[in-house]
Amino acid sequence: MKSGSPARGTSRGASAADSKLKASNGGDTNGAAATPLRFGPLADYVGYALRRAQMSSVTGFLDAMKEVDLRPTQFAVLTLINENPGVRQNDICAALGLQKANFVPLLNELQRRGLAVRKEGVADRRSSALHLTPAGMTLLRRALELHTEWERRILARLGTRGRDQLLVLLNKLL
Amino acid sequence: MKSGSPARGTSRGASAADSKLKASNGGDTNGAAATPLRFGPLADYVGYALRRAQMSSVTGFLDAMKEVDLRPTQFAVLTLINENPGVRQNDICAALGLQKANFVPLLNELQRRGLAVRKEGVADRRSSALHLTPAGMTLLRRALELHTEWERRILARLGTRGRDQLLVLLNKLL
DNA sequence: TGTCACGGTTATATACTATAACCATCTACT
DNA sequence: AGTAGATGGTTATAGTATATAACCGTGACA
Repeated sequence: MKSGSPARGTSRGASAADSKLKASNGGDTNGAAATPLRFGPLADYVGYALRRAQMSSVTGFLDAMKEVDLRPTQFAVLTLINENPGVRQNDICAALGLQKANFVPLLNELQRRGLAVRKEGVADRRSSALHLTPAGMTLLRRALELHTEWERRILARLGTRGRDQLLVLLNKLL
Repeated sequence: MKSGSPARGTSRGASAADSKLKASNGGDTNGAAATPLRFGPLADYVGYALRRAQMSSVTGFLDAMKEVDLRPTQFAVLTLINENPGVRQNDICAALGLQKANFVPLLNELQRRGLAVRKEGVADRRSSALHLTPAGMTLLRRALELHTEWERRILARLGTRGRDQLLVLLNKLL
């Protein structure tokens, strides 16, 4: 439906770049269908593993959240607005690493759906104070339930300890 | 220059969704600039951590590889072709989770740069057998050097053990 | 021989990200 | 007070990545 799951290499326990640059495969890999490919060093690259994990994560998220129809960024924005009522757009952008220009249509959509609103900034009339509408709060509450359910499935794969380790390791990459 | 690094939450050691849905911030967060935001449960979400780590990884990759001017996908494709000379386009697509339609311009670009070529399939005249050109091999060799250097920097942050743990954990998410 | 599956291509739509220019407002300094 | 520069938000635009459907030539097989 969403994405053909990428096959992954044999991921030996080896440490770093070992099979430097030799083809090391018999003749031309041709003829039979469904050829299993040699991944070479690719199988042990952190960047590549991250990429696949993130793709899988996004499709899992979209699948889990299809009832509320929220994309990852939208969900994050709603969460941040809820946690920081009256927050300015720029702060949300800085927090999530978004471009302020790209935030405009994103928030427009949330506003169109009646989930969030821009109110006039009181101290600074340039800035808009962001708030969730009651509908937005209700939807976010449901989204949090769905998200918790999804993370429970992740936890089943990683274990609580594995998940905490993963978070620590990922944060070291920033 | 590349991307404003997204600030990250306080990431308490707590386990799962705890601070459910209460604003819990004094009044409106307005007035002072550079407001540090409450991230709420977002700080502990695997998907969110993955997203940021992957963004950071991509910019790091592009920075490390700018001498050879290869994007992550291009690098992966060159590696796979090198490891499996004569491979078919569809197999590369399946291996990397790409859409075959999107692979066409990607390979066109590699061919335009003289790094890879489509040769006629011998057994099946529909399929094209992909090969690296000598120039492609030379560039890939240099790219592997640069990539190894980059992964060395990653290793400095994670430690060998941490890196191996990370790979195992990420693979559990697929 | 005719039907169907498959490899590759084209065309197209959507989403995400990035940059530059612009307006209104605020701040700071003279 | 008044001006210069910084800031919040918007618009316009471009490039990249991803997804779908339709199509053509070829191969497999009844």
